[in-house]
Amino acid sequence: MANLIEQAKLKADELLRAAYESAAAKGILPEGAELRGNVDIPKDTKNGDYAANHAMVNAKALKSNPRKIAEALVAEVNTEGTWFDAVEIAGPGFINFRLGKKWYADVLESAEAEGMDYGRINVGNGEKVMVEFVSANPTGPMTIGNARGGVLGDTLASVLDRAGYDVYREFYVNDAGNQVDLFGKSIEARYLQAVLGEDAVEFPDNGYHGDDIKEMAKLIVEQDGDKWVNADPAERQQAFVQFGLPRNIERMKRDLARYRVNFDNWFLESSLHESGYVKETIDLLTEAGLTYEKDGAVWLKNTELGADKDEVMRRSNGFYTYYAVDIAYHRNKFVERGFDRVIDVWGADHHGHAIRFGTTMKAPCLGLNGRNLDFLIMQMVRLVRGDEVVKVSKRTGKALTLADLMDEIGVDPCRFFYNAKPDTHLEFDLDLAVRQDSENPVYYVQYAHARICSLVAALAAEGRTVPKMSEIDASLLSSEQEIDLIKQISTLPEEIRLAARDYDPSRINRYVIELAARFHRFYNACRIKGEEEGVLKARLKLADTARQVIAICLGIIGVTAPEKM
RNA sequence: GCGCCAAUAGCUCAGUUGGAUAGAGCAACUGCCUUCUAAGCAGUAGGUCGGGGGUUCGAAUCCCUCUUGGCGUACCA
Repeated sequence: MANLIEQAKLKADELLRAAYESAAAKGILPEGAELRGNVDIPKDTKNGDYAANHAMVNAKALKSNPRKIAEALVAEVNTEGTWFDAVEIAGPGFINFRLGKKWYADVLESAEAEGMDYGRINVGNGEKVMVEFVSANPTGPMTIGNARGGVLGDTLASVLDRAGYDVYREFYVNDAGNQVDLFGKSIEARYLQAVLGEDAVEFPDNGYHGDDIKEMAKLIVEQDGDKWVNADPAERQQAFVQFGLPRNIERMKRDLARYRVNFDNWFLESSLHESGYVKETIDLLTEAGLTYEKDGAVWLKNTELGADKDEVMRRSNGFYTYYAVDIAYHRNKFVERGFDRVIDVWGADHHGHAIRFGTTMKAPCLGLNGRNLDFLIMQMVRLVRGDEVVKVSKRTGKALTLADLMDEIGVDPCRFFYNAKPDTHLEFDLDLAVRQDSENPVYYVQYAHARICSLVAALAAEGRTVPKMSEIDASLLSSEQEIDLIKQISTLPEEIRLAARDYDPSRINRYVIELAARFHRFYNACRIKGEEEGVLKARLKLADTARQVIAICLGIIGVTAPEKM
């Protein structure tokens, strides 16, 4: 649970405040000011491990120039008994703190004590948070369009879990409404074509053209023959939907499980209709005076709530819109199931909707009472194979499926590459992802892990095991490469905090790539086997700690940590 | 038209919410394996941070404006 970075920052700030009080008491600095400022980790830690800007920020309040203030403060700073062993002034007035040996030993100590729980922090306080993601239409197989959301949602959930939230993963199954009607009609058309001949019926305009629909019809023919030819169309369509949907849902579950995404719950949209919950929810809005009728439809006064346009809740044909159902669904998440926070992972094509919808959900009558509905909006993916753009079209049925993608490039690169910064467009190069060489960062990281495993195994063959902290002298780890590696290890808890705060799970990718890089540098510069006893033990301990942290990160991302490559 | 997201090295991207000389990886070039995995390491080169204003001790970062690209702006989901 220890976030040593955070503690060190607080300590530095505390030391400066104490120094100010002391300087003010002696009349060196004017009294009565509140010393403001931030302690940060500078890009280049050559000048110090933590940099404080207090002297510059308070220049006006203390009526002096930054360097003079810094000098006055530093003269009063007492680092005795802290992790710091030096405090210096640099540049325009930065006050730099340098970490000492105790810090490095404490970092390794805490990684050992916490084991695979290292990097677990408690900013979440057990808050109940639902991450809803993928939620693809069950009218066909999972496509690569769902690949990014699957990874981002799952990894974000893992990050939040590590940050101390009580996390719940949910898939919303749109098993009702227009898309499903169309699904039934599409199967129906394929069925009739299969039994009566290609030209017997016309395929619906917006129908699903995919081969999976034809296969579904074929299965029905095999099972029922021509029994449905003269049936009532509505009944027939309904029967085909009931035949097709569960099969598709099972298939999605299989594909997602292979993708290492497992949900706590698959929530059926139909349950909201059957229980009358949609109607009840829209009635609440009506009772609050937030709806009106126009052209035979029921509208939500969303502009009154602050949105840029009103929305249809119930169409003139009597059916509720997806928007209305979504309101009911989200009310259910908060009011019925008690989540404190809900994060929906949506594609950029839903951005406008997310903004309007967020506004709607603030309506007091829906009972959220200020609880958080957040959106993680991810930008589009451009899939390329070298120079060639891979076209994705669901309508024509030529979409590349998630299963195809996993077959082609494997799950590890898939998860690693799709876990990119959510708010930027992603260019995904299939040629690169499938390459097993140094151009591919997945292997770079996995290789570091495998390298350490084989090193540990080689030493085990000589009868050596990884020592405990109590058996080593951590002060022997003093080269630049060793220190840099420990510093990177020390920032995992901080990285988790930031990834959770920003809903940016891709930070873990960058973190672990840097960790692997620092390990490789260490490995090249510092031999272990055959070194003097004390050094060997200390370095072996450091290498194994790096292995442990790489494994933790890969676990969060959902990528395997191989012992051999 | 209006709204949202973006624009940083030849390519793909970071940049810790305003800090020190803007960083990686790949591609290019030069070195390093009879010693723990060379899927690695060390080094060289590469920049008007889309353009222009502004804010201040200090701007890739904040504000205004323009340009370019993506996505919205359905009685589809």
